[in-house]
Amino acid sequence: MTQLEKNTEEKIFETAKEVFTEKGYEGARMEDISQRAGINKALLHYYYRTKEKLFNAIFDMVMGEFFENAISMMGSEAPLFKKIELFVDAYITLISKNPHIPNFIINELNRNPERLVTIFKSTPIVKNNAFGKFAEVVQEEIKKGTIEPIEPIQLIINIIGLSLFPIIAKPILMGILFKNDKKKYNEFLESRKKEVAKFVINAIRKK
Amino acid sequence: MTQLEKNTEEKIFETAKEVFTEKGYEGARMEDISQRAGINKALLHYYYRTKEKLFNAIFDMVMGEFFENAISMMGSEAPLFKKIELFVDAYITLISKNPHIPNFIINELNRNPERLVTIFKSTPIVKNNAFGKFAEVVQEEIKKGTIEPIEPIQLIINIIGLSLFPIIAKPILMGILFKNDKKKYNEFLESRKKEVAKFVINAIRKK
DNA sequence: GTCTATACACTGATAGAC
DNA sequence: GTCTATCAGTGTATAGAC
Repeated sequence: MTQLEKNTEEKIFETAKEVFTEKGYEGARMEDISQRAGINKALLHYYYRTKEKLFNAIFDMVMGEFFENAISMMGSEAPLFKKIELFVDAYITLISKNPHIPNFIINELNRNPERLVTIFKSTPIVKNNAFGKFAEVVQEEIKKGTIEPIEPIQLIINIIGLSLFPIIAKPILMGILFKNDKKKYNEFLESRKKEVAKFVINAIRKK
Repeated sequence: MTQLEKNTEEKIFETAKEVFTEKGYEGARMEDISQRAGINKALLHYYYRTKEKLFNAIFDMVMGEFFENAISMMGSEAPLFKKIELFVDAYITLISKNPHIPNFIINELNRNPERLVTIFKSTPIVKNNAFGKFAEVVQEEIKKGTIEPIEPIQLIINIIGLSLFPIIAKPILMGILFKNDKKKYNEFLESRKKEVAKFVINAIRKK
Protein backbone atom coordinates (compact mmCIF):
# COMPACT_ATOMS: atom_id res chain seq x y z
CA MET A 1 0.00 0.00 0.00
CA THR A 2 3.03 2.26 0.11
CA GLN A 3 2.47 3.66 -3.37
CA LEU A 4 -1.27 4.19 -3.24
CA GLU A 5 -0.68 7.84 -2.44
CA LYS A 6 1.13 9.22 -5.44
CA ASN A 7 3.56 12.01 -4.88
CA THR A 8 2.48 15.48 -5.87
CA GLU A 9 4.54 15.75 -9.02
CA GLU A 10 3.09 12.57 -10.46
CA LYS A 11 -0.39 13.59 -9.44
CA ILE A 12 0.03 16.91 -11.25
CA PHE A 13 1.38 15.19 -14.32
CA GLU A 14 -1.46 12.70 -14.52
CA THR A 15 -4.12 15.35 -14.00
CA ALA A 16 -2.56 17.77 -16.46
CA LYS A 17 -2.42 14.98 -18.99
CA GLU A 18 -6.16 14.52 -18.63
CA VAL A 19 -6.95 18.19 -18.99
CA PHE A 20 -4.55 18.93 -21.83
CA THR A 21 -5.58 15.92 -23.88
CA GLU A 22 -9.26 16.77 -23.41
CA LYS A 23 -9.14 20.52 -23.86
CA GLY A 24 -5.97 21.16 -25.84
CA TYR A 25 -3.33 23.70 -24.94
CA GLU A 26 -5.46 26.81 -25.45
CA GLY A 27 -8.53 25.37 -23.79
CA ALA A 28 -6.75 24.02 -20.72
CA ARG A 29 -6.67 26.12 -17.54
CA MET A 30 -4.02 25.90 -14.87
CA GLU A 31 -6.73 26.56 -12.30
CA ASP A 32 -8.71 23.60 -13.63
CA ILE A 33 -5.70 21.31 -13.44
CA SER A 34 -4.86 22.32 -9.87
CA GLN A 35 -8.43 21.86 -8.68
CA ARG A 36 -8.81 18.43 -10.27
CA ALA A 37 -5.49 17.45 -8.72
CA GLY A 38 -6.73 18.66 -5.34
CA ILE A 39 -3.86 21.06 -4.85
CA ASN A 40 -3.05 24.72 -5.20
CA LYS A 41 -2.39 26.54 -8.42
CA ALA A 42 0.97 27.81 -7.23
CA LEU A 43 2.20 24.26 -6.87
CA LEU A 44 1.92 23.71 -10.59
CA HIS A 45 4.39 26.49 -11.13
CA TYR A 46 6.58 25.24 -8.34
CA TYR A 47 7.04 21.92 -10.13
CA TYR A 48 6.84 22.92 -13.79
CA ARG A 49 7.42 26.71 -13.80
CA THR A 50 5.16 27.49 -16.78
CA LYS A 51 2.08 26.16 -18.49
CA GLU A 52 4.08 25.61 -21.63
CA LYS A 53 6.77 23.55 -19.91
CA LEU A 54 4.11 21.43 -18.25
CA PHE A 55 2.40 20.96 -21.59
CA ASN A 56 5.65 20.08 -23.32
CA ALA A 57 6.50 17.44 -20.75
CA ILE A 58 3.12 15.83 -21.31
CA PHE A 59 3.09 16.12 -25.06
CA ASP A 60 6.53 14.59 -25.48
CA MET A 61 5.62 11.70 -23.25
CA VAL A 62 2.17 11.06 -24.75
CA MET A 63 3.35 11.32 -28.32
CA GLY A 64 6.40 9.17 -27.77
CA GLU A 65 4.45 6.48 -25.99
CA PHE A 66 1.69 6.48 -28.57
CA PHE A 67 4.03 6.06 -31.50
CA GLU A 68 6.12 3.44 -29.80
CA ASN A 69 3.02 1.43 -29.07
CA ALA A 70 1.70 1.77 -32.58
CA ILE A 71 5.03 0.87 -34.11
CA SER A 72 5.67 -2.10 -31.90
CA MET A 73 2.28 -3.49 -32.87
CA MET A 74 3.35 -3.43 -36.47
CA GLY A 75 6.41 -5.50 -35.79
CA SER A 76 4.91 -8.92 -35.10
CA GLU A 77 6.50 -11.81 -36.94
CA ALA A 78 3.26 -13.27 -38.24
CA PRO A 79 2.43 -13.62 -41.94
CA LEU A 80 0.90 -10.55 -43.57
CA PHE A 81 -2.81 -11.27 -43.16
CA LYS A 82 -2.38 -12.34 -39.57
CA LYS A 83 -0.19 -9.32 -38.99
CA ILE A 84 -2.97 -7.06 -40.20
CA GLU A 85 -5.53 -8.75 -37.99
CA LEU A 86 -3.30 -8.44 -34.94
CA PHE A 87 -2.42 -4.84 -35.62
CA VAL A 88 -5.97 -3.64 -36.20
CA ASP A 89 -7.24 -5.37 -33.09
CA ALA A 90 -4.48 -4.08 -30.86
CA TYR A 91 -4.55 -0.60 -32.37
CA ILE A 92 -8.29 -0.08 -31.97
CA THR A 93 -8.09 -1.43 -28.44
CA LEU A 94 -5.28 0.98 -27.63
CA ILE A 95 -7.04 4.06 -28.97
CA SER A 96 -10.38 3.10 -27.49
CA LYS A 97 -8.73 3.34 -24.12
CA ASN A 98 -7.15 6.69 -24.99
CA PRO A 99 -9.69 8.26 -27.32
CA HIS A 100 -8.44 11.83 -26.93
CA ILE A 101 -4.84 11.13 -27.85
CA PRO A 102 -5.09 11.18 -31.65
CA ASN A 103 -6.86 14.53 -31.74
CA PHE A 104 -4.54 15.87 -29.09
CA ILE A 105 -1.48 15.00 -31.15
CA ILE A 106 -2.93 16.25 -34.42
CA ASN A 107 -4.05 19.55 -32.95
CA GLU A 108 -0.73 20.23 -31.33
CA LEU A 109 1.16 19.33 -34.51
CA ASN A 110 -1.05 21.76 -36.39
CA ARG A 111 -0.09 24.47 -33.93
CA ASN A 112 3.55 23.51 -34.05
CA PRO A 113 4.62 21.13 -36.83
CA GLU A 114 8.34 21.21 -35.98
CA ARG A 115 7.59 19.15 -32.91
CA LEU A 116 7.77 15.92 -34.87
CA VAL A 117 11.41 16.41 -35.75
CA THR A 118 12.51 16.82 -32.16
CA ILE A 119 10.62 13.84 -30.95
CA PHE A 120 11.80 11.45 -33.58
CA LYS A 121 15.35 11.79 -32.47
CA SER A 122 14.50 10.31 -29.10
CA THR A 123 12.17 7.61 -30.36
CA PRO A 124 13.21 4.20 -31.66
CA ILE A 125 10.87 4.46 -34.63
CA VAL A 126 13.48 5.44 -37.14
CA LYS A 127 16.07 2.96 -35.92
CA ASN A 128 13.70 0.03 -35.85
CA ASN A 129 12.35 1.09 -39.22
CA ALA A 130 9.15 -0.79 -38.62
CA PHE A 131 7.48 0.88 -41.57
CA GLY A 132 10.29 -0.25 -43.82
CA LYS A 133 10.04 -3.82 -42.64
CA PHE A 134 6.31 -3.86 -43.13
CA ALA A 135 6.79 -2.47 -46.61
CA GLU A 136 9.22 -5.28 -47.43
CA VAL A 137 6.74 -7.92 -46.38
CA VAL A 138 4.10 -6.32 -48.58
CA GLN A 139 6.47 -6.22 -51.55
CA GLU A 140 7.30 -9.90 -51.08
CA GLU A 141 3.65 -10.88 -51.07
CA ILE A 142 3.07 -8.90 -54.23
CA LYS A 143 5.93 -10.70 -55.93
CA LYS A 144 4.60 -14.04 -54.77
CA GLY A 145 1.28 -13.04 -56.30
CA THR A 146 -0.74 -13.56 -53.14
CA ILE A 147 -1.96 -9.95 -53.03
CA GLU A 148 -2.82 -7.30 -55.57
CA PRO A 149 -0.15 -4.69 -56.31
CA ILE A 150 -0.39 -1.75 -53.90
CA GLU A 151 2.06 0.80 -52.61
CA PRO A 152 2.93 -0.15 -49.04
CA ILE A 153 2.42 3.45 -47.90
CA GLN A 154 -1.09 3.49 -49.28
CA LEU A 155 -1.82 0.23 -47.51
CA ILE A 156 -0.45 1.40 -44.17
CA ILE A 157 -2.44 4.60 -44.33
CA ASN A 158 -5.56 2.68 -45.26
CA ILE A 159 -5.17 0.40 -42.27
CA ILE A 160 -4.51 3.20 -39.82
CA GLY A 161 -7.17 5.45 -41.29
CA LEU A 162 -9.83 2.76 -41.13
CA SER A 163 -8.93 2.00 -37.53
CA LEU A 164 -8.55 5.55 -36.34
CA PHE A 165 -11.27 7.46 -38.13
CA PRO A 166 -14.29 6.25 -36.17
CA ILE A 167 -12.58 7.33 -32.97
CA ILE A 168 -11.44 10.72 -34.25
CA ALA A 169 -14.89 11.40 -35.64
CA LYS A 170 -16.66 10.07 -32.57
CA PRO A 171 -18.82 13.14 -31.91
CA ILE A 172 -20.15 13.05 -35.45
CA LEU A 173 -20.92 9.34 -35.43
CA MET A 174 -22.46 9.60 -31.99
CA GLY A 175 -24.71 12.42 -33.08
CA ILE A 176 -25.72 11.19 -36.50
CA LEU A 177 -25.59 7.41 -36.47
CA PHE A 178 -25.95 6.42 -32.86
CA LYS A 179 -28.17 9.18 -31.48
CA ASN A 180 -25.89 9.55 -28.45
CA ASP A 181 -26.30 5.89 -27.55
CA LYS A 182 -22.93 5.12 -25.95
CA LYS A 183 -23.53 1.40 -25.88
CA LYS A 184 -24.23 1.21 -29.59
CA TYR A 185 -21.15 3.25 -30.35
CA ASN A 186 -18.96 0.96 -28.26
CA GLU A 187 -20.41 -2.11 -29.89
CA PHE A 188 -19.68 -0.53 -33.23
CA LEU A 189 -16.06 0.12 -32.27
CA GLU A 190 -15.76 -3.47 -31.13
CA SER A 191 -17.17 -4.68 -34.45
CA ARG A 192 -14.60 -2.60 -36.30
CA LYS A 193 -11.78 -4.81 -35.06
CA LYS A 194 -12.89 -7.69 -37.27
CA GLU A 195 -14.57 -5.55 -39.90
CA VAL A 196 -11.49 -3.48 -40.73
CA ALA A 197 -9.18 -6.45 -40.93
CA LYS A 198 -11.65 -8.31 -43.15
CA PHE A 199 -12.12 -5.27 -45.36
CA VAL A 200 -8.40 -4.69 -45.83
CA ILE A 201 -7.61 -8.32 -46.50
CA ASN A 202 -10.46 -8.56 -49.01
CA ALA A 203 -9.15 -5.46 -50.73
CA ILE A 204 -5.66 -6.82 -51.28
CA ARG A 205 -6.14 -10.56 -51.52
CA LYS A 206 -5.79 -12.01 -54.98
CA LYS A 207 -8.58 -14.43 -55.72
CA MET B 1 -16.10 45.53 -60.71
CA THR B 2 -18.82 46.75 -58.41
CA GLN B 3 -18.42 43.86 -55.99
CA LEU B 4 -14.66 43.72 -55.79
CA GLU B 5 -14.81 45.66 -52.56
CA LYS B 6 -16.72 43.48 -50.15
CA ASN B 7 -18.74 45.18 -47.52
CA THR B 8 -17.38 45.15 -44.01
CA GLU B 9 -19.69 42.54 -42.60
CA GLU B 10 -18.77 40.03 -45.27
CA LYS B 11 -15.11 40.85 -44.91
CA ILE B 12 -15.30 40.19 -41.18
CA PHE B 13 -17.14 36.95 -41.74
CA GLU B 14 -14.64 35.64 -44.26
CA THR B 15 -11.66 36.60 -42.14
CA ALA B 16 -13.15 35.20 -38.96
CA LYS B 17 -13.86 31.98 -40.82
CA GLU B 18 -10.18 31.72 -41.67
CA VAL B 19 -9.00 32.38 -38.15
CA PHE B 20 -11.54 30.21 -36.37
CA THR B 21 -11.07 27.25 -38.68
CA GLU B 22 -7.29 27.48 -38.33
CA LYS B 23 -7.01 28.18 -34.63
CA GLY B 24 -10.25 26.91 -33.15
CA TYR B 25 -12.48 28.83 -30.77
CA GLU B 26 -10.06 29.00 -27.86
CA GLY B 27 -7.03 29.78 -29.99
CA ALA B 28 -8.67 32.51 -32.07
CA ARG B 29 -8.19 36.15 -31.05
CA MET B 30 -10.60 38.95 -31.87
CA GLU B 31 -7.61 41.22 -32.26
CA ASP B 32 -6.12 38.84 -34.82
CA ILE B 33 -9.34 38.72 -36.79
CA SER B 34 -9.72 42.48 -36.89
CA GLN B 35 -6.13 43.03 -37.99
CA ARG B 36 -6.31 40.46 -40.77
CA ALA B 37 -9.55 42.05 -41.91
CA GLY B 38 -7.87 45.45 -41.90
CA ILE B 39 -10.37 47.00 -39.53
CA ASN B 40 -10.77 47.85 -35.88
CA LYS B 41 -11.54 45.42 -33.11
CA ALA B 42 -14.58 47.38 -32.02
CA LEU B 43 -16.18 46.80 -35.39
CA LEU B 44 -16.31 43.08 -34.79
CA HIS B 45 -18.48 43.72 -31.78
CA TYR B 46 -20.53 46.26 -33.65
CA TYR B 47 -21.53 43.64 -36.19
CA TYR B 48 -21.56 40.44 -34.13
CA ARG B 49 -21.72 41.63 -30.49
CA THR B 50 -19.66 38.76 -29.01
CA LYS B 51 -16.93 36.34 -30.00
CA GLU B 52 -19.27 33.47 -29.37
CA LYS B 53 -22.01 34.82 -31.65
CA LEU B 54 -19.47 35.42 -34.38
CA PHE B 55 -18.15 31.91 -33.93
CA ASN B 56 -21.63 30.42 -33.97
CA ALA B 57 -22.53 32.16 -37.18
CA ILE B 58 -19.45 30.73 -38.81
CA PHE B 59 -19.73 27.29 -37.37
CA ASP B 60 -23.34 26.85 -38.40
CA MET B 61 -22.57 27.99 -41.90
CA VAL B 62 -19.40 25.94 -42.34
CA MET B 63 -20.86 22.80 -40.89
CA GLY B 64 -24.10 23.07 -42.80
CA GLU B 65 -22.34 23.68 -46.07
CA PHE B 66 -19.84 20.91 -45.53
CA PHE B 67 -22.48 18.30 -44.79
CA GLU B 68 -24.72 19.39 -47.61
CA ASN B 69 -21.84 19.09 -50.02
CA ALA B 70 -20.83 15.70 -48.73
CA ILE B 71 -24.36 14.40 -48.80
CA SER B 72 -25.17 15.70 -52.25
CA MET B 73 -22.09 13.92 -53.55
CA MET B 74 -23.47 10.67 -52.27
CA GLY B 75 -26.70 11.09 -54.13
CA SER B 76 -25.60 10.55 -57.72
CA GLU B 77 -27.72 8.13 -59.72
CA ALA B 78 -24.79 6.08 -61.02
CA PRO B 79 -24.39 2.36 -60.28
CA LEU B 80 -22.63 1.54 -57.01
CA PHE B 81 -19.01 1.24 -58.16
CA LYS B 82 -19.24 4.37 -60.26
CA LYS B 83 -20.97 6.11 -57.35
CA ILE B 84 -18.04 5.27 -55.11
CA GLU B 85 -15.52 6.54 -57.63
CA LEU B 86 -17.39 9.79 -58.09
CA PHE B 87 -17.86 10.34 -54.39
CA VAL B 88 -14.26 9.70 -53.41
CA ASP B 89 -12.94 11.97 -56.11
CA ALA B 90 -15.30 14.82 -55.34
CA TYR B 91 -14.92 14.41 -51.59
CA ILE B 92 -11.12 14.47 -51.56
CA THR B 93 -11.18 17.43 -53.91
CA LEU B 94 -13.56 19.28 -51.63
CA ILE B 95 -11.57 18.69 -48.46
CA SER B 96 -8.25 19.39 -50.14
CA LYS B 97 -9.54 22.88 -50.81
CA ASN B 98 -10.75 23.25 -47.22
CA PRO B 99 -8.26 21.19 -45.23
CA HIS B 100 -9.02 22.79 -41.86
CA ILE B 101 -12.74 22.16 -41.92
CA PRO B 102 -12.85 18.54 -40.72
CA ASN B 103 -10.69 19.23 -37.67
CA PHE B 104 -12.57 22.43 -37.02
CA ILE B 105 -15.89 20.60 -36.93
CA ILE B 106 -14.61 17.70 -34.88
CA ASN B 107 -12.95 19.94 -32.29
CA GLU B 108 -16.01 22.09 -31.86
CA LEU B 109 -18.27 19.05 -31.55
CA ASN B 110 -15.96 17.72 -28.87
CA ARG B 111 -16.36 20.98 -26.97
CA ASN B 112 -20.07 21.03 -27.52
CA PRO B 113 -21.69 17.83 -28.81
CA GLU B 114 -25.27 19.13 -28.67
CA ARG B 115 -24.51 21.33 -31.65
CA LEU B 116 -25.28 18.51 -34.09
CA VAL B 117 -28.88 18.29 -32.99
CA THR B 118 -29.60 21.96 -33.63
CA ILE B 119 -27.99 21.98 -37.01
CA PHE B 120 -29.70 18.92 -38.34
CA LYS B 121 -33.07 20.55 -38.04
CA SER B 122 -32.10 23.18 -40.57
CA THR B 123 -30.27 20.88 -42.95
CA PRO B 124 -31.82 18.74 -45.65
CA ILE B 125 -29.73 15.74 -44.68
CA VAL B 126 -32.42 14.00 -42.72
CA LYS B 127 -35.18 14.73 -45.21
CA ASN B 128 -33.23 13.63 -48.22
CA ASN B 129 -32.05 10.60 -46.29
CA ALA B 130 -29.07 10.19 -48.57
CA PHE B 131 -27.50 7.68 -46.21
CA GLY B 132 -30.62 5.57 -46.29
CA LYS B 133 -30.72 5.58 -50.07
CA PHE B 134 -27.09 4.63 -50.32
CA ALA B 135 -27.70 1.83 -47.87
CA GLU B 136 -30.53 0.52 -50.03
CA VAL B 137 -28.31 0.41 -53.09
CA VAL B 138 -25.72 -1.53 -51.14
CA GLN B 139 -28.31 -4.01 -49.90
CA GLU B 140 -29.56 -4.56 -53.43
CA GLU B 141 -26.08 -5.31 -54.73
CA ILE B 142 -25.55 -7.77 -51.91
CA LYS B 143 -28.79 -9.55 -52.82
CA LYS B 144 -27.78 -9.62 -56.46
CA GLY B 145 -24.52 -11.19 -55.36
CA THR B 146 -22.30 -8.62 -57.03
CA ILE B 147 -20.62 -7.60 -53.77
CA GLU B 148 -19.66 -9.32 -50.54
CA PRO B 149 -22.03 -8.88 -47.61
CA ILE B 150 -21.19 -5.78 -45.61
CA GLU B 151 -23.16 -3.47 -43.34
CA PRO B 152 -23.80 -0.26 -45.27
CA ILE B 153 -22.73 1.83 -42.29
CA GLN B 154 -19.39 0.10 -42.13
CA LEU B 155 -18.92 0.69 -45.84
CA ILE B 156 -19.80 4.37 -45.65
CA ILE B 157 -17.45 4.93 -42.75
CA ASN B 158 -14.71 3.08 -44.57
CA ILE B 159 -15.09 5.27 -47.62
CA ILE B 160 -15.18 8.51 -45.66
CA GLY B 161 -12.39 7.45 -43.34
CA LEU B 162 -10.10 6.45 -46.18
CA SER B 163 -10.74 9.75 -47.93
CA LEU B 164 -10.57 11.98 -44.90
CA PHE B 165 -7.81 10.51 -42.78
CA PRO B 166 -4.79 11.63 -44.82
CA ILE B 167 -6.04 15.20 -44.64
CA ILE B 168 -6.86 15.14 -40.94
CA ALA B 169 -3.49 13.60 -40.18
CA LYS B 170 -1.63 15.88 -42.57
CA PRO B 171 0.95 17.15 -40.06
CA ILE B 172 1.93 13.60 -39.17
CA LEU B 173 2.21 12.41 -42.76
CA MET B 174 4.08 15.55 -43.73
CA GLY B 175 6.56 15.09 -40.92
CA ILE B 176 7.10 11.35 -41.12
CA LEU B 177 6.49 10.26 -44.67
CA PHE B 178 7.04 13.34 -46.77
CA LYS B 179 9.71 15.20 -44.79
CA ASN B 180 7.80 18.47 -45.18
CA ASP B 181 7.81 18.17 -48.97
CA LYS B 182 4.53 19.87 -49.88
CA LYS B 183 4.65 18.75 -53.47
CA LYS B 184 4.98 15.09 -52.55
CA TYR B 185 2.13 15.37 -50.11
CA ASN B 186 -0.13 16.94 -52.72
CA GLU B 187 0.77 14.29 -55.24
CA PHE B 188 -0.05 11.70 -52.65
CA LEU B 189 -3.45 13.26 -52.01
CA GLU B 190 -4.10 13.30 -55.72
CA SER B 191 -3.17 9.62 -55.96
CA ARG B 192 -5.61 8.83 -53.18
CA LYS B 193 -8.57 9.68 -55.40
CA LYS B 194 -8.05 6.59 -57.53
CA GLU B 195 -6.37 4.52 -54.85
CA VAL B 196 -9.21 4.76 -52.35
CA ALA B 197 -11.89 3.97 -54.90
CA LYS B 198 -9.91 1.00 -56.17
CA PHE B 199 -9.26 -0.24 -52.65
CA VAL B 200 -12.89 -0.03 -51.63
CA ILE B 201 -14.20 -1.66 -54.78
CA ASN B 202 -11.66 -4.46 -54.50
CA ALA B 203 -12.71 -5.00 -50.91
CA ILE B 204 -16.39 -5.48 -51.68
CA ARG B 205 -16.42 -6.88 -55.21
CA LYS B 206 -17.28 -10.54 -55.43
CA LYS B 207 -14.93 -12.36 -57.75
C1' DG C 1 6.48 21.59 -0.11
C1' DT C 2 2.30 23.87 0.29
C1' DC C 3 -0.50 27.63 1.00
C1' DT C 4 -2.69 32.75 0.43
C1' DA C 5 -2.35 36.95 -1.61
C1' DT C 6 -1.21 39.57 -5.31
C1' DA C 7 1.11 41.33 -9.41
C1' DC C 8 0.97 41.50 -14.28
C1' DA C 9 -0.56 40.70 -19.00
C1' DC C 10 -3.93 39.72 -22.14
C1' DT C 11 -8.47 39.64 -24.22
C1' DG C 12 -13.24 40.45 -24.85
C1' DA C 13 -16.29 44.04 -24.59
C1' DT C 14 -18.12 48.91 -24.08
C1' DA C 15 -18.25 54.19 -24.18
C1' DG C 16 -18.09 57.95 -26.71
C1' DA C 17 -16.06 61.12 -30.37
C1' DC C 18 -16.23 61.74 -35.27
C1' DG D 1 -20.14 52.94 -39.64
C1' DT D 2 -15.65 53.43 -37.97
C1' DC D 3 -12.35 54.88 -34.86
C1' DT D 4 -9.56 55.61 -30.07
C1' DA D 5 -9.51 54.94 -25.39
C1' DT D 6 -10.63 52.37 -21.64
C1' DC D 7 -12.86 48.99 -18.49
C1' DA D 8 -13.64 44.58 -16.43
C1' DG D 9 -12.66 39.92 -16.19
C1' DT D 10 -9.75 36.13 -16.47
C1' DG D 11 -5.44 33.52 -16.63
C1' DT D 12 -0.55 32.92 -15.88
C1' DA D 13 2.97 33.67 -12.87
C1' DT D 14 5.41 35.27 -8.59
C1' DA D 15 6.22 36.79 -3.55
C1' DG D 16 6.31 35.56 0.74
C1' DA D 17 4.41 33.31 5.07
C1' DC D 18 4.18 28.87 7.20
